[in-house]
Amino acid sequence: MKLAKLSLHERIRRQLEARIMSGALQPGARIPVEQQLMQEFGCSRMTVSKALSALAAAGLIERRKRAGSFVSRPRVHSMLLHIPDLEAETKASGGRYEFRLLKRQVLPPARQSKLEMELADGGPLLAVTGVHVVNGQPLALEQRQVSLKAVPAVADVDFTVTSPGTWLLQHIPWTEAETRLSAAAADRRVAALLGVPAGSACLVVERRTWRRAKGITSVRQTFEGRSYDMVARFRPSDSRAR
Amino acid sequence: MKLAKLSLHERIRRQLEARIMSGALQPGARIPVEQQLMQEFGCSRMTVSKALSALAAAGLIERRKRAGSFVSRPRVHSMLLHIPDLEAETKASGGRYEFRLLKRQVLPPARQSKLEMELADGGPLLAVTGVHVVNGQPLALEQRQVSLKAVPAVADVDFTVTSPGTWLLQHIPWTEAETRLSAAAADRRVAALLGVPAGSACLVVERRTWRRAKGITSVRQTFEGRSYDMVARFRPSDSRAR
DNA sequence: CAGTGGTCTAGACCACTGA
DNA sequence: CAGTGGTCTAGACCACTGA
Repeated sequence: MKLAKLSLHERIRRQLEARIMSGALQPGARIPVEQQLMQEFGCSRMTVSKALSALAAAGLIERRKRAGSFVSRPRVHSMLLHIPDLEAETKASGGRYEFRLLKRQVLPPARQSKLEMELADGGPLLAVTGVHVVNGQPLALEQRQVSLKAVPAVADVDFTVTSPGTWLLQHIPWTEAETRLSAAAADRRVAALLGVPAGSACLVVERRTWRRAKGITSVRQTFEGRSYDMVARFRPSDSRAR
Repeated sequence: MKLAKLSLHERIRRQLEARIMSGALQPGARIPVEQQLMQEFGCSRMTVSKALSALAAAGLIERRKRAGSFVSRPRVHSMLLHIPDLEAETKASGGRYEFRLLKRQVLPPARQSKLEMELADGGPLLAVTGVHVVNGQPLALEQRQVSLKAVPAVADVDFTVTSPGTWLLQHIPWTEAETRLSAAAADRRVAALLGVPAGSACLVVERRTWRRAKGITSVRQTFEGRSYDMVARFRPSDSRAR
């Protein structure tokens, strides 16, 4: 490990983290108070405080006035989920990526769909349907709608060259996103497009993205169940790792 | 919003964040240098630095020596995924929760399974199978293995009272977890246990948890596709929210 | 009410790196 | 090589809250 070049607050942070990970400091245990740590590491209070703040921000400890700082009891209620950017990942690993464009239409939003009406915000929607093809194999069906009012520039993009997701990611800063994961059986059409038997279990990823309160895009991606896994890894220090 | 009681570094952070969100500061744009911000907010460099460090930790800006700080170009490659603790969530919302224990055995790991051999680490495994039942409805099938070498205390726990996941979460500090999401068709047995037609699309959550390098538990949870969604939300500032 | 953490200052020296 | 961020100090005042 890089030991020599680490800053002092980083070394203090790591040493406390190591004590917590090793079990020397059990959940609920009290962390030495700032004055003790100042003496132990021979540094100022600001430096100790920076290390403790980082641990608190990572959820490893909890700080309470008058009482002190304590090792958190772990609560695995959330994890960092890696959302695949199929195009970027395929190319990064040297594979062939292709977005097979099936349909592209400018439409008014469906009046009965609250989601579409919100997304459109009084303007038209660009509806794009296509298949993500990796190394010649269809991997996922994508059904996307983009608000032309929010993103007029999308009207001129050639989606046979770049997938809509990759283009949007690179051009439109988002501020909020919501992803929903579920499972669904492939209907006849989806099955044919993905080259799987009808009724196959598929992983469905639905994502909506906003910029401030304005909707940008809404997408539904359907993966054949066995062809793609989404993996989330978590280590306590990851929440701070850059 | 709470405006009066906010600390100065927090106000600086929020104001810069607001400029970024509003588009006044576009991705790639240069953030005023620390000296400018010191003048603008009439504060010391440490206070400005704290605000900028927080923005950098949240991924909103990138700091480069000599060059300055710049608004990041968004990369939505990971999101915080909320993993349900069915027991805690059900009880929190006033529902009835029950873990219907189907099987409980102490077994040696299967020699042909690398995963089981690693988890067992030379000791036996506790295998637990049960169904999460919420308000009388079966919601998920859980198939779990726990390393008795790593967690001897688990041998004495009554899993008709507490679900294994909830017990482990409260008693064994983990340091690393990996979650895999996929879709699979319900076989006859799973379908019967969940009360759905055979072949139904199910969302499968597989999670392995470690304490340091030692495996603690490995679990596979099968949800009927329409009965449970997993939702991940992301806002840039969330990575710092407590 | 005393001990704890939260914040802030005014300064300092340094490391990095692009003009 | 000068401008920028990274780190650190020694102190200060304050807010909170449990013994």
